[in-house]
Amino acid sequence: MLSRQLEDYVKGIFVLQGESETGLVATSALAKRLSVSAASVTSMLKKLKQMKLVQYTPYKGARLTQGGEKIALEILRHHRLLELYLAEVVGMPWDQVHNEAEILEHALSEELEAILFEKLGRPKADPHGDPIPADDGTLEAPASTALAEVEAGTTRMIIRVRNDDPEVLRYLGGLGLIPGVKLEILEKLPFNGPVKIRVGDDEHSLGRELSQEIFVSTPA
Amino acid sequence: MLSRQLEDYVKGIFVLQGESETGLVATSALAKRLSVSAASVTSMLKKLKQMKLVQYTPYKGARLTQGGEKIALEILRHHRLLELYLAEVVGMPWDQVHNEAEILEHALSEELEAILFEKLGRPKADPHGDPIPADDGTLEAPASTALAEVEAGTTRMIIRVRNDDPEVLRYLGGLGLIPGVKLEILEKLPFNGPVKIRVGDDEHSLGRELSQEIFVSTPA
DNA sequence: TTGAAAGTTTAGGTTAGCCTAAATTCTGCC
DNA sequence: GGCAGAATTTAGGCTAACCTAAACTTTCAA
Repeated sequence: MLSRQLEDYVKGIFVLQGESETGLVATSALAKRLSVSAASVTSMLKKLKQMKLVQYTPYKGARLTQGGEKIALEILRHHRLLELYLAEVVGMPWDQVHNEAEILEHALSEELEAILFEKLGRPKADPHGDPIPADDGTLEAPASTALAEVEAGTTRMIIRVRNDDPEVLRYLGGLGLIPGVKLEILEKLPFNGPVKIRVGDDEHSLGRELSQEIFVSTPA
Repeated sequence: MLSRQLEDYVKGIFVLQGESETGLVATSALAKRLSVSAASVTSMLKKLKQMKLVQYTPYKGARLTQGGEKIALEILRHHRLLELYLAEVVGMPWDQVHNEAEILEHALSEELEAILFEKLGRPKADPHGDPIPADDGTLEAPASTALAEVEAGTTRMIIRVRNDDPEVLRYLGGLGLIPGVKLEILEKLPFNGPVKIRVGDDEHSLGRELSQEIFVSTPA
């Protein structure tokens, strides 16, 4: 069993690795994510390397080993199952579940995890559309495209909203932009201008940045 | 917010205080409960005293202050609400909920606590019959008598089972001895012998020790 | 190509929580 | 009342996780 903070480092590396071009995570990026000094990250990376959970080359960055990735996926599974449970069963608003799960994930036993998984009907994704890793440590994400990449004139379904900020989520939820919802891309204004969409009978404009965090289905 | 371990110290003092004659908790008793050396307890007691959460006189023992008691009751409320939720809603066996709640209690936010409390219908007791402190930090336990003290020939209802050991709980649960159940005290054998009882159509013998941990209603 | 800025690591230090061993205080029995 | 043994505290040390400041690499723009 890893300590709470080691778990946070491993999870952080996994997530940042997914966002990075090279698959390498910079010390500073991790430091920022964990609200910790860069020096602390360096020494923790050395420890994680000792434990064979990361490959780490000084000044170059870090990347999870297979073992590290397995652990990251277990933690992510806890996190996402909890998010889904809190939203679906407990009835907590979708913008709040992330922060709650962030703490509970470290306290969830394997037994309780298994019960929740079954109660939820062996789900594949959490309320934000993030895929839930299987208990054998495999992760399969449905194909999707950032809304920003989709051409105007098509209709797609929202698969995933990749943002944890409660304010952003409340805003999007208010517009009805949550996974499972269908929307039509009306127009993409030039010079990185907003994307115009229709959801049900409502039309909305969405800044480019946001439209890069909303992922929609690929055409059938 | 207290650290996880400080919370455990405060809760431990509260519980042991309840079991003690004098209302004072000995260093060694706390050390045993927390699986920690006596020396560690001494230094933590000094810290808790600094924080005005305990009254502590070296060599004499410790007792919670009002402030300390308030915190203990908050933690106990978390613990017992979680036990009840896990048993009632999640469907976890009653002998397992204690250990699960032991960890989760430190990770439960006030928001989630409030939601669970409402979902459970503002409950007054957990699956073991332990009373759930109110959110204003008051605790009212229904009147009850240890089974060992009840005279033969009467019928009573089980109010509370004061034991955390999963093996014991599984055994008692197997006999149907859980809070809410009615039983008849048939006979108390001499020399601290067993207590004979009837539960429904079944008759059982219970050792004296166990019969001191089962609390039943006082006569109406 | 080089040097300043940005990024990273090293050095040295802090705090929380734990430990063992030694010193102290308390308790109960003769 | 005194003393042995039990209980407790003190002394000294350890590890995990953090920090700041200084030293070192890397990067990239002139």
